Amino acid sequence: MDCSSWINTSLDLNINPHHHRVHHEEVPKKQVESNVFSLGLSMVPLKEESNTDYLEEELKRVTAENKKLAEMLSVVCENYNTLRNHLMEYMKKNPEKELSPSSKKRKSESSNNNCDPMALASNNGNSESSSTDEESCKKPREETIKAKTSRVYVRTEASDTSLIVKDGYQWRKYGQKVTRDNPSPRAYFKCSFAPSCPVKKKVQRSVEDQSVLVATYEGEHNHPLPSQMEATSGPNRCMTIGSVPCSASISSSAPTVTLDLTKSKPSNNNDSKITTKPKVDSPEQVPNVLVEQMASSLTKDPNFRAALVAALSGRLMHNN
DNA sequence: CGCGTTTGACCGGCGC
DNA sequence: GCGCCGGTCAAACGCG
Repeated sequence: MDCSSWINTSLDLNINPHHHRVHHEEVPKKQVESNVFSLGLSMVPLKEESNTDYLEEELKRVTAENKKLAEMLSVVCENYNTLRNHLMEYMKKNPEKELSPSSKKRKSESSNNNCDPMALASNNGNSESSSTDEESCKKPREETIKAKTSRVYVRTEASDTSLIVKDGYQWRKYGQKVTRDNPSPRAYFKCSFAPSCPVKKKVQRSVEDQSVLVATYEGEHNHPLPSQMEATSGPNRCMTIGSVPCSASISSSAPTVTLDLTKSKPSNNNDSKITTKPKVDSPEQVPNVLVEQMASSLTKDPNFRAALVAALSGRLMHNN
């Protein structure tokens, strides 16, 4: 009946994030069902004369729904981390890949390059390489991590030959090398605020996917993002978008971030051809950051809004 | 002319 | 100790 239609709508709103369901079939269904059930109950129309009262009630309900969504996202993230840890344990027990390099002469660069594209490929462009990836790859150098490093994957047009990763900071190129294990040249950058800011980054195309730039950041910026200081006026697509993952990534120990600069999400609000999908992957940060990002993306998503409006209007109509 | 990039030379670490 | 290799330096160059 009509009630079921509300419930269905609400259910879609709650558990419809397809991407996550694909990867997380272990999302606690009991919790979902209980949420749906409670939401369904809470949506029983009240007999009220004032629309404002009703809207307030509705607002409360939506707020509660958002809260539940956030909680569910946290659960999803926890499940994801658990799965990832299992995967890493499995890979440690079956280190086939690590034997593949012909000679392990050089320290860690080649092994890093082996690990990262794998993470890329297995996740279809989304960042999934984790701090544990980093740790396991850098295991040979068991020295304490000298500078905080992070890695950012940037998907660009394959025809784009420039090794430029727009992350909001200003960089000065000081060198370029062709490394042994990758025919693509590696570019070396220093923060333009050097020497006061010691941050460096290396940018090189992925061996396996030439359309992916791998930017390795070393150190922490000790100054605010330049784009935040000066670019508040113009909607600079690269700067404002790129600033998020960069600042988030460098502040953590060894996370990985992927920026997809080729796909433009149709539901996005601008016609920019550059769309970033930052995913910071640090065990400590994942829940908060991801939840925030997903929540914000949900609230910005026209589809989400449309579904919400449909649900609300439908309820209003049934109410009257 | 100043600033940033390019590029060959140089340095130091690591493996043999 | 030697050679390989990644990382850095600095002079040359180009551009606005």
